[in-house]
Amino acid sequence: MFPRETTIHDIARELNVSASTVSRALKDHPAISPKTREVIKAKAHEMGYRSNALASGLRTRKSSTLGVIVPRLNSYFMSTVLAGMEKAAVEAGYHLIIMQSFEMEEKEKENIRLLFNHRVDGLMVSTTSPASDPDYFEPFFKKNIPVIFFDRTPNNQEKYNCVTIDNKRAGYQLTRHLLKNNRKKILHVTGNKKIEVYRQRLEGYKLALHEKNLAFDPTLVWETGLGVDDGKQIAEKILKMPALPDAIFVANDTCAIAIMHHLQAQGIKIPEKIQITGFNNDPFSAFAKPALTTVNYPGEIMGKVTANSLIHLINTKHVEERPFHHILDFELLIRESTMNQA
Amino acid sequence: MFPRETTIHDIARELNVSASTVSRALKDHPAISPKTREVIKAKAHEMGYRSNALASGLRTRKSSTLGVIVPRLNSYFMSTVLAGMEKAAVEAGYHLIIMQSFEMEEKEKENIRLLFNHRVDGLMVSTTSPASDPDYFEPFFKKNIPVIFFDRTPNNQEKYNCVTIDNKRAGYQLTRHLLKNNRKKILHVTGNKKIEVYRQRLEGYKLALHEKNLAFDPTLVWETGLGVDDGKQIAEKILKMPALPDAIFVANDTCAIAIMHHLQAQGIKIPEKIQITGFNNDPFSAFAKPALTTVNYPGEIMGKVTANSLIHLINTKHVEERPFHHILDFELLIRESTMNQA
DNA sequence: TTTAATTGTGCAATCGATTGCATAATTAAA
DNA sequence: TTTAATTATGCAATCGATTGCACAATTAAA
Repeated sequence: MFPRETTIHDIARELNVSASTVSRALKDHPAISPKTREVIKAKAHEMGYRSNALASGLRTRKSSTLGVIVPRLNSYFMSTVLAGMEKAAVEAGYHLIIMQSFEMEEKEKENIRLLFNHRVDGLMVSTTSPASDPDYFEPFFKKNIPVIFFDRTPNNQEKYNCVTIDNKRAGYQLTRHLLKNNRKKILHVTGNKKIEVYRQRLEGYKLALHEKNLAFDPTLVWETGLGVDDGKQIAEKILKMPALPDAIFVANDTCAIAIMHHLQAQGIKIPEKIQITGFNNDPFSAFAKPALTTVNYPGEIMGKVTANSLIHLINTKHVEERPFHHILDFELLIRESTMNQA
Repeated sequence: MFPRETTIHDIARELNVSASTVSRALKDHPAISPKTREVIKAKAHEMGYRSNALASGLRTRKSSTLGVIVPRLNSYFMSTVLAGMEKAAVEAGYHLIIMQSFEMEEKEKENIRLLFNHRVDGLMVSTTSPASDPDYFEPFFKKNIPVIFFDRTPNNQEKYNCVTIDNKRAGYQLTRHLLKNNRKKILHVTGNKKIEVYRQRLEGYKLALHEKNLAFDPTLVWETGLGVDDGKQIAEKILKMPALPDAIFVANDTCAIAIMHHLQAQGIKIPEKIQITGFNNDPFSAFAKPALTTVNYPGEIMGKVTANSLIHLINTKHVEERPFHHILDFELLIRESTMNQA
């Protein structure tokens, strides 16, 4: 019904050369004379030839494809990371197969399986697994297919290739900033504490308190989903506290803005009564009223660095002696939501 | 150095059966007896067998992969669409290869070429081409590989499979709403007018004016990049107008919020002096001060519908008689930014 | 017991590109 | 003119899974 695919054999037949010659000519193999090469390329173009990546991948054991697994696609931060990855990958001749784990370990396992079957040349994962040593990456390790964790890493970071920011330091700096503003009772609204990113931010929070000789109060650390809806509930819960906190360090902007919104709706003045910080520097946080203090989290760069590192690992066949850990710069953005009044 | 891959031949050898039997057993082919099937499956598992998608794809001419091309990955709306697509695709046994065109036709062409070579089973495109009939999709059409355009379609929508919302109607309703609020001079800030989405919204805007017997003033339609930075420039340009508009219909939320922010910074009261609407219902638009009137644009559903339609086309081999056009529901969200004061 | 029908397996070709090795063609050197 | 060196091309096996067809084995029917 539809015309059969043009293959190198068809081109070879037309020109009375062998398929090998065509194959070599098309990829500028030096053993083919420039004259032949041009003739073949012209013919290939004329016949509308398109190389078959499956066939070539099968033979060379390379798919030119990189696997990516993220908890969810639909967040501004994540899409920024992916944008950086895609760009870097394409520039190096690779494609991205992107999958979501929906924060479920089972899903992540299944994704790993599928990506392995698809013979991706490397893997980039923002893991959802709370395990310090998730075991289901073994097939990749055994076959020496490089794996890099970005943003969300396994607990045991020394054992894996990682690209992150220094979450502990960021959490420390944010908290210290609030303390300098003379805030005494800082609520920390965070995500699943088993996840390394959040654990580290919490560590930073504790460190800052400790430095000021303030006791750490575990009841001031609230674990949530960090979504918009969670924000509303948290605001309500805050309003029911016998004594309000005078500052809140929220582990992402989305939730911080939602909390702020609902507190304001109940007449709480921000930053006068309660100061608030977020985390991520989502595009809107600068336009919130008051503008939100946050940490600028370099998504695009993170994506780019991760992809480039992965491609580097793929190209250097030899096994690297030890895992690396790229720690990217972040930036504290102090804005109105944490400014002491004059 | 690394152990060779386990193949169906290895399993066959171990069990003294043929590779055909193994192949059939693993995919529950009815011709294989249940007993044999179980034995083979157990062995496969024991030997850590992973099927090779490249080999099977080569043979069956199916990659189980869908190509996606979007202008940019890093927008909240787009990542929502992709989330919906990914979910639907995985549920049906497909993977997504996602590429960005960066709003450049050349890039889009190149992406098409690459995805064709990768033998994707179908293609979903939010096109960047302003042509009414982009020609570089031909290879797909010729081979009867299904292509669906979502959100941004070619101008000539009747000729292609499309999934969109009714942008004209949405534009019409927003404008009519502003007119009902007794606004007379409505500025329309839009994207590239060659792009169908924006063209249609503009048509809706015109229609609403026409219905009220108001003359359409082309100098009140401003074409921009719709980014955060554009917002600032537009705000400045507005402030320099001899007579300010009393309403602004911006073609996306991001830019609308940026404009609003900068106008407010210059003391313009919103909505009293100027009413503003956006488009997209980005998560923060509800938290803007004042909350932003906008159109709820069902990204996740759009992604899901597009992917499911594509998979349907793939599965029904026969050529559909005519292209389809799914028009998804949208919803006008009237919020404070366009409320007349009591 | 023989024949027919049913069920389960295997053979071998196929998908399309790649590549080590052998050979043919050309050029340079003797 | 002969030999050696260089350059260009072809042969055929290979990557791993799939599948039409033939055939063997088993069961049912005559």
